[in-house]
Amino acid sequence: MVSNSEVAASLGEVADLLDLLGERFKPEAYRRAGRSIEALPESLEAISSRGELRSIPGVGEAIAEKVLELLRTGALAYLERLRGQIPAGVRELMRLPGVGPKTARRFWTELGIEGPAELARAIDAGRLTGVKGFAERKIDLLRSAVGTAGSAPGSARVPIERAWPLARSILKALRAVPSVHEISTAGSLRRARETVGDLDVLVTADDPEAVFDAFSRLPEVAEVRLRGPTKETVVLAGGLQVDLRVVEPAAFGAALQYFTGSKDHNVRLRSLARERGLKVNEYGVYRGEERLASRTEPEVYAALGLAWIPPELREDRGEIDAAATGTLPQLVEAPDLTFEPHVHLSEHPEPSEIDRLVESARRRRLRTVGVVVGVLRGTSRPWTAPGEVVERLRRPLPRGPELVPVLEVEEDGAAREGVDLRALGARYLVLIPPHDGTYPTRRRTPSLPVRLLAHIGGTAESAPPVLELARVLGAALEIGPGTDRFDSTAARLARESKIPLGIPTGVGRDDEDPTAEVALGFARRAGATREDVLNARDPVGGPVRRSPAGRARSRSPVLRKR
DNA sequence: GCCGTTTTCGGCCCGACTGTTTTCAGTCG
Repeated sequence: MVSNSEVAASLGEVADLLDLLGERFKPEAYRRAGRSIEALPESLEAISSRGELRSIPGVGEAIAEKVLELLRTGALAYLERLRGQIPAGVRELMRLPGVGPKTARRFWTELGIEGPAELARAIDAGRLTGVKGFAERKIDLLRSAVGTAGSAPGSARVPIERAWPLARSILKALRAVPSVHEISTAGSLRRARETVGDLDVLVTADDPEAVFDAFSRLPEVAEVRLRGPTKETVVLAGGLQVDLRVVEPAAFGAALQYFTGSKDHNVRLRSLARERGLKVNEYGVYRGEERLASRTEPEVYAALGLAWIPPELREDRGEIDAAATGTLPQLVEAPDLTFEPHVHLSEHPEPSEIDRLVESARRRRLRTVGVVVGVLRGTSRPWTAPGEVVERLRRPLPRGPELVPVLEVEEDGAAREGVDLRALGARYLVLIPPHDGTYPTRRRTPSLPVRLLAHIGGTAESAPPVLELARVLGAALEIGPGTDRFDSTAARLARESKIPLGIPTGVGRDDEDPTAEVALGFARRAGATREDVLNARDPVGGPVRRSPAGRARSRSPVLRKR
């Protein structure tokens, strides 16, 4: 089976090769189709089997045929033909910073250079000296670009949960610069994409030079790439690129809109503007010379006749039409999350740990917290909270939150002997399902409702069976940063199947931990409203929905022991 | 190659920055 990513990669390669051949608009068309396919919430196979490939934005007749060919045969004759015309190394030349299709093509056709290694040799041999367009400075830049090829900074995207703490630390440091007024991240981090290619930071400031100086001196900064009057680009020690822009206060909203993207969203927005005789750029919305809006993002969208669009939805997936017709979803927000379904204690908790948890929950204005009092895993020894901790949990608190004992069960852990589950007083289960979703048919479950599936390390392939399991059990699906972009994709699939989402609230976690923000971002990216979220519901007080499977197995021998 | 409230042709975002240039091309985001 050919994955969406593989198809997207093939289309991207076609785009690069067409670029090298000097094609004008085709490369962008292939790239756009590739980006759309990369962002799809379901497999191309499924879409193709319904005959709906053409419904994917940027996929027309020609590309649909090529996608079909890739799905059927795993190969693409058109791509093979292009590969035959252009040596593979020439495409690698294009990857070097400062080298685009034009320069790569010149190396190849004028100098016979067919790859980065050959370019390095050509530079050493002085073959570039005297060639038009290559002065000493440019040759120096190429030399260092070739030297770092393969580990080129900014080339690999990093998971958002790794980028978050870096962004937070940079924002904190820049806020401390006296001349800085407003500050925000932009780009894919603000859109809560699963991975980010670089960090974008926007500030308004009286003294841009002072901001750039402070930025350059941050301990995380390994290298200053470029610095102009309004923009500085650095590379962090880990290789992540950060762009800092200083904008005038009057244009902060326009700049924030512009640099948040996505590219496809902005392109769509600008063509809409043109239809209305307007122009949009990072300085504002214009009619002729007159600036109509620029101060805030809502003003910018309003000037185009649109409701403000949450950043997480800005991917050109229909959000602009929805904003025009007032049908954007009211996305779930942090204050909606009043129920934490699933928080762990340390391995040997003292009763005082409960006090800290309560304090943390109060700060977050949580009404209910599910506290794990027992962990039953198939592979390791069961863990249960000490009796005094369980006692402490049961003591009602004068002013919230309500603490609810919860059992976490992994795979066949529920069948383990020797644990007095009744003594723990758990009210519901958090289930860590096997990736094939076979749990309810093969395993026995205690007579407790499963409220949450905490899916760990899942993949796109494991999403459908786990979602089906959630549906059968009437459970919510926990989302958050994870491997293989499963969680953001699964969030969208879950929402489409009316399966509620469980969002970690961050209670009991380190303040630096990005899990809560990332998970909320994923849920919003999936278009989730508060109705779609377990955390915003009446948690356990009301009647708990019980699945047919759960009822059938309610008389579990595990619970009847003792 | 895609797309459509200028729809089957003729457009295709737009500005900053850099290097190599006397006015612009290429790259980047």
